Amino acid sequence: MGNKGEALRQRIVASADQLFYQQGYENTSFSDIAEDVGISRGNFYYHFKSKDEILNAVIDTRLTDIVQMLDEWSKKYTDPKQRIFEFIDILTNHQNNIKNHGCPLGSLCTELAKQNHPMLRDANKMFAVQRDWLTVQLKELGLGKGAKQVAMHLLAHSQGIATITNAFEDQNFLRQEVRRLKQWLDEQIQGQNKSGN
Amino acid sequence: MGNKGEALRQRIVASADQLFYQQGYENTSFSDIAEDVGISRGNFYYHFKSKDEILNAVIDTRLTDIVQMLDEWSKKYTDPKQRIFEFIDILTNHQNNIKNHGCPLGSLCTELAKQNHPMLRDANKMFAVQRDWLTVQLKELGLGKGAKQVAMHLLAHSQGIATITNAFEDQNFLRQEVRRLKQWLDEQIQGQNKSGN
DNA sequence: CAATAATTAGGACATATATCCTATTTTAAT
DNA sequence: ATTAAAATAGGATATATGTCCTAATTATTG
Repeated sequence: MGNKGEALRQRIVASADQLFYQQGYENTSFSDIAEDVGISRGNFYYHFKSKDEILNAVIDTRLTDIVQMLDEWSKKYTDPKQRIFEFIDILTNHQNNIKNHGCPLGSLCTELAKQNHPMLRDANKMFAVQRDWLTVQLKELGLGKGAKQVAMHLLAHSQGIATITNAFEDQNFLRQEVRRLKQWLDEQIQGQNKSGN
Repeated sequence: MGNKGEALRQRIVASADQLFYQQGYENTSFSDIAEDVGISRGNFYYHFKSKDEILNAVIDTRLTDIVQMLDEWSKKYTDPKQRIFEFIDILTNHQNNIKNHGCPLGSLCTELAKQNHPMLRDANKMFAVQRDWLTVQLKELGLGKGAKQVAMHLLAHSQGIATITNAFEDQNFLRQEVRRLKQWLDEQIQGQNKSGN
């Protein structure tokens, strides 16, 4: 099995990943990716026989990357709250990209949903693993039954921040809302035994 | 000036509006719209000389519709809180469409941003008028300086709800979060004089 | 009714793009 | 080193699409 081919394959996926994020999936052509990688279309086609195939590979990589990132945080930080704050800080750390291209996960799902693309159900797994990880953290913080709902709210709020930041091209709003989100989370943790949830 | 032409023009815009929402802007062709209206491409081109022109017309209509909707609520309800609840209920009232196609405003802005389309700045006015209207309502409720921030949060949260509902194709989540959003707004109004904002 | 303007239809054209195919070059295996 | 497999390049093809053009039809106006 070609070792060289595998390396190129990964370069192609990385390129496609970037371009899909910056320009959108449909709006990115085989030629775009091939040119970005510096290979011919024919060679590209040797590695990926269809556009769905490269999309599938991109989603897989993103999913793997997300899981790895979450795992690292689980190891690196003992405090679940700190872990969640790390999650929220993704927004701040990528504010410039978000301003220009929105959220990579959200904007991809939005596009796939619009085209009724069957791979939406693979793409939204990227959200699902985050939701599940957040739920675990929140349960450790004492939120019982409500943990999953709060996790979903965290996802939704993050998405909203990304969409509006992107629409208004306004990073200030992002920072403002991140502050609000952290504050909200604090309250959520503080009041966790108010209603015995 | 042709009266007949104006009527057809409006039918075209209405069709484009729908199709842009359901399939996305780039993914909708002249032929798609012409076919949907029941006219020839040539005739279509007589009314709209470019794709940007029809996009512009769609954004204009949406903007007009939004302003009209907000004006009506301002007249129909005297209680600003009820007005805002009406705004939030858009989500519930369109839950099936949102599940399938997301938010018409948000998904359009996301697409335009991704293509670096200059008309993004026109499209986000659809959000801006909502933000301003919400700000007015919130000020009437006693939120002073914080009104605009709360208005923006309302927009962002709504967007997040739409994006996640769409990504997971899950209307239950929408209803859940709408409840949460209304509750949050209540608290916001209740505690409006806590910090004297 | 005549003539001018508005409207409509449908074809022409250039371009872009996903996909396929074949020839050539590079790498790996015996 | 020779041979088989892997990798790469670049052209061919079919299709879609935005845009343009011209001829025909309909509506309007004097």
